[in-house]
Amino acid sequence: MTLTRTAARPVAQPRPVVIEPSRAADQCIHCGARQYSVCNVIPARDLDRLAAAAVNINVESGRSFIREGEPAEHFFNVTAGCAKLFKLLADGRRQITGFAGVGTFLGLAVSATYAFSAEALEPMRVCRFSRSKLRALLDDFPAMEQRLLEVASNELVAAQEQMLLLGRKTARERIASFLIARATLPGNCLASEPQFAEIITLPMTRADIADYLGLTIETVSRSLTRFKTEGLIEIPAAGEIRICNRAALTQMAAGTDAHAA
Amino acid sequence: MTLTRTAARPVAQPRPVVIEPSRAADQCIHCGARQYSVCNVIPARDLDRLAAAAVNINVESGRSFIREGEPAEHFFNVTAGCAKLFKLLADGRRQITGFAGVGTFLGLAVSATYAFSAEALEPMRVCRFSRSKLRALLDDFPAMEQRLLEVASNELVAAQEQMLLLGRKTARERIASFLIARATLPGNCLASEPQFAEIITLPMTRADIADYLGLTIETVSRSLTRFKTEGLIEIPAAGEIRICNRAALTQMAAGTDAHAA
DNA sequence: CGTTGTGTTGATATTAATCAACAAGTGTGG
DNA sequence: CCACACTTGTTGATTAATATCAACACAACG
Repeated sequence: MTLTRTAARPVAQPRPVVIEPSRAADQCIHCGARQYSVCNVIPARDLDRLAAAAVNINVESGRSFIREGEPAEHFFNVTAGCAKLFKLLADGRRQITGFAGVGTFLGLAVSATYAFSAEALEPMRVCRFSRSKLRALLDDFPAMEQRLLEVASNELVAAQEQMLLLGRKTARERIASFLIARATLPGNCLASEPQFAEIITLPMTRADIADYLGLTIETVSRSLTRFKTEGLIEIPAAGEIRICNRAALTQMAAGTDAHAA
Repeated sequence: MTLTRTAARPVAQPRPVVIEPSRAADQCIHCGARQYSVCNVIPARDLDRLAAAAVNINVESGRSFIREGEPAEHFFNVTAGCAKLFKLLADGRRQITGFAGVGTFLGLAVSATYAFSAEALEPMRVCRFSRSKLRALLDDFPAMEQRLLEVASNELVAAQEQMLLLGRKTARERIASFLIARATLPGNCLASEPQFAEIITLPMTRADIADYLGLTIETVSRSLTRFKTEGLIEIPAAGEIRICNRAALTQMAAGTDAHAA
């Protein structure tokens, strides 16, 4: 069978998740991710309620903690690290639908079963909520339900933007969009240090970028190389990219550039 | 400039929407769309509250009633007809992100401005809510907020499925997926009449299908022709397709088929 | 009855995928 | 410490799926 689309690649075997039930009542108070996450709608005096509902879990790099098609019993909140979210076709073709960084609430795209898989790109910490405990929490804190709706709305906006990218942008436009999106990601640029102002970190491999943008690793590599020769970017180290000409990349990402192809 | 991707096509000019403020207090009671929409969480005795918040509007075929980038002041609920939702690139390339049929709530993918445009495919009726009135309604009926979160979750699942389609499926797989999705749409098949059991109606043009699936009209047309010669479908009339071999199409849609290309 | 919009089909062009080779970095174990 | 396997990334040659360009059929419509 000659596949025209991206060939199947071996997928990391799902391994059991390491659970470390550190439910200290004050865990949420000192949580550095709170300011970025939906938890911030819960007033400080009620954080013990939140802490009681959450189980804090370590996830090793490369481990899956959500698997497409399995019963959706838990919701997660990322407190450290980053995960890739993806869907698979029967023959192994993969589409990464997003990356979940600190503060991301996971499980919105859920019916009875998970619609996607999640795998840690680096060592992670996540808070796990059972469906019933989250439901109870939402009933007690309507502001959190409202906040989740906001989050879901934002994700829908992002999903539609990604559909536009996947359906209608050229390879170069996709890479440019990806770089600009990463550069815009709060906290990704070390903006405090001017010399690093436009250096973005990429915790994912070329294969991940390819599967996120609907391309092959070769096309991703070639596009980045060409951006480099064109002076649009520099690659100071593996997993790092310096944006040298943000305006040009932004234009290209918007599909405004005539030499986009 | 030689565009590699789908060339720009003329876009229907936005024209003002026809407003017909039929706010009869009992409009919601007799609304045929209620059973399909988020409104169904509001108890019958409170329907006058709902009716007071909604303005019923007729939209002519071809008219836009939501425009990408404009301030998102209103939310809509489709009570009759169907709309296409889309995003545009600067040079006119278009991605249709979805079709909104009866019962669809529009405006979830919203920040301060609309993230997409909506244009009627056929004469429509929609209920329009101002942001403030919807907010008041949600505050009074928390079940509706909960219901909206469910709806948003389902849309996210659908969006991820569409990303998989756009990023990783072949042209034939995309068309097959589209046909099966349409056939699965509740109320689209005249299932009551056995001889029409597998006939689906398509209110959109080939151009719309192409822009929804990230293809060109020619590729859509050719794929359908080939399905026809392969006996998978029949085209009894314009805007109608009979599914002759649903199993084969379902397999192809899942990417399981070796001759997918 | 011409005009316009929609859809089909054919010929050709082009982007990005595929196939292939290799370099650099990482970890393992002898 | 080094041979070895393995992963990741880059680059080149070629192929193939789909876009583009073009012509035409047909229906709706003024």
